Amino acid sequence: MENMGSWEQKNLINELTNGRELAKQLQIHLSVSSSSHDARESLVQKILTSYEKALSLLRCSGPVGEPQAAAAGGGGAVGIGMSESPRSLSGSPRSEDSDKEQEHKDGSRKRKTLPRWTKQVQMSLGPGPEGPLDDGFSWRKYGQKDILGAKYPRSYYKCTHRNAQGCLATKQVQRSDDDPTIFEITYRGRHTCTQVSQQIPPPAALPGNQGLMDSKDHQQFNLQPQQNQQQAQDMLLSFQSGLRVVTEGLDTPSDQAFPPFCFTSTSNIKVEEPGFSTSMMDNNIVGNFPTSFVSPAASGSNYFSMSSDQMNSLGGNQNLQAPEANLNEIISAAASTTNPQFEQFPFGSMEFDPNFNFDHLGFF
DNA sequence: CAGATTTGACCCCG
DNA sequence: CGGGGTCAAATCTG
Repeated sequence: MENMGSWEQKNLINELTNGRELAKQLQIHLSVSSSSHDARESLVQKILTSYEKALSLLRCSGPVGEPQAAAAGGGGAVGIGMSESPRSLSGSPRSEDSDKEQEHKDGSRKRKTLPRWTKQVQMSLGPGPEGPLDDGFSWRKYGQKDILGAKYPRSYYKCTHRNAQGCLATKQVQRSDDDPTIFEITYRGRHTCTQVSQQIPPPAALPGNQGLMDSKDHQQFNLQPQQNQQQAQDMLLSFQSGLRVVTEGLDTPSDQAFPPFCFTSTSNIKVEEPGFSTSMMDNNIVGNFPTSFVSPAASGSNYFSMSSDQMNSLGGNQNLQAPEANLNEIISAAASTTNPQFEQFPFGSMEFDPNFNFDHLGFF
């Protein structure tokens, strides 16, 4: 994308370079029998982190699928936070305040337009009933509701930085009535808060091991890695256990990419979008997706070695139902964290710059 | 005391 | 009209 900031580009390159270096290190480690498992794992995680960051950069740099922001026109491409009205600062406390600024449109409410995706997490045990639901972001609970037909109430969370930075991300946590150990977490909106990548550009690629996640204090540089470490772990976790992620109700117009897909090959993906029939997704998108849609993310995702064949083997060609049913076993292990990777930039939609074709980087 | 949670009421939308 | 989502005052907690 042309509106990618220069430092972002640098950043991206740094990350990719970093990842490559790390991969090399890993390669060495693999060839050395004395290499410890921990060291290898550490490297893997760093690699994942690196690529995750790169992907994030790619996604966030484009006119991301943020309908409001995009619709807002030339105003502040990135500064979504600015457009958020603090609500209740002045004026009527309720109704037509917070929304209208972004809506500038009648019927369409944020409620409808915000993209959302759902994942189901099972925690067979765990310290607390919901303690494990930490996904790396700081959420603040703002409501709880009894849902008709559901045994358990639904909890509503919003990003802690909502006021400070106008981060619109929210999530709902609903415990399954069938299996109380299963939590269905619906995410909405993306995080625009700083814990993503809008930080000061990292100094440089640090090919070496950056201290084994000891100092978590310096958010500048550690926040992201820290975040990603979790992600990496989580990704690994989801690989093993088949975390199930259901994406639905993307608000992005059809000309947008389907970013959430990028990552979700770890599990079942279901996208439901108004105007986009589910069956269509099941029958077509899923089938084509690995080759056409996944553009940057999947083709470049190291952690998704899952090929289209595999995707298809999951039943992608026919429909998603069958595999979904089969894979119904979600995380059985203690899922201390859920897949935060999507929160980062779930909706990156950007054309993939050929120059950035990951395939040419020859990683792995 | 600041920030998080609880909780009842309000509002949107189907 | 009612269900679901959100707000915000009250309350709790570290």
